[in-house]
Amino acid sequence: MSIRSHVHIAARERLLDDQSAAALAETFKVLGDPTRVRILDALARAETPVCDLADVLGLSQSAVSHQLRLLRSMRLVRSRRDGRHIYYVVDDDHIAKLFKQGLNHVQERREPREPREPREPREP
Amino acid sequence: MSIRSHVHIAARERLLDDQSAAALAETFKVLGDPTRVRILDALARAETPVCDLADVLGLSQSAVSHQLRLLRSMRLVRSRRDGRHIYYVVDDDHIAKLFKQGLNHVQERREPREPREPREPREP
DNA sequence: TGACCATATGAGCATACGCTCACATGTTCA
DNA sequence: TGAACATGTGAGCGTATGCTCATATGGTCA
Repeated sequence: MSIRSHVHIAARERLLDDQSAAALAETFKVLGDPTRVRILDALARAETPVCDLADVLGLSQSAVSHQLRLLRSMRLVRSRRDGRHIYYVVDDDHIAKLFKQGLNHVQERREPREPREPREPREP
Repeated sequence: MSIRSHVHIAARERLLDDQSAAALAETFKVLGDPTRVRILDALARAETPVCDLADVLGLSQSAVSHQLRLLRSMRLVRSRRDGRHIYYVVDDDHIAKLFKQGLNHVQERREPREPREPREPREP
């Protein structure tokens, strides 16, 4: 077997397999919605019942509940019943780290490294 | 001003503001698609022209180009022309970190901490 | 210049998604 | 037990999204 000096080829052989790419995308997708971001942020700070969550975030109870179901199915939050309330809390420290890393990214984004073109306005 | 011992209230006052939540979600949203994950993965390993990218990933040139436009507008990749080819490469080390952190998460996911219920099958 | 290659882009379509509405389920307490 | 509160859930709607197709743009080379 001869030595191959084609770095590009060697690098490409280690490309992410489809399954990993899908899993990774799925994980990020859950975090890719403002409502879920806010819910997770709140639940990372304090265990909170659904009604309070809806109240604090200014969302309908139904909307919150639907999102919590998603987050629960992904094992990102966990719930506990106390009387008629059900308390939710973040159940994944990796997510917290991703959160912080993401915030880091967003904040450093404010000061672009090289001034190329002004920020694009909201509506295209 | 009296000292307030309500930890929950104190914590809630530091909730993510809407703008930060939106920016954070937007960042994660870009990573929340298998095609973009694969593109970014490839471009994190080697500078690659569009045609090769499409070839390696088994995607149409158009699909790749559309996604690259998105990634470019978010400043996640940068391009450089060489002859008739345009080479793309990842232009954000934060993204690379998020990627690794995310992969970490996905991989540790394989072995659940507490056996609660078996993995849900793909189709519901 | 003109054929050809590489990339960008707009239109259109099928699907995914997040919300609301209406209602079901579950718990407390008089 | 029944009223009231707290949460879960299915249906449906409007919008966002990712792809394809057709075509425009830009570069190379004979």
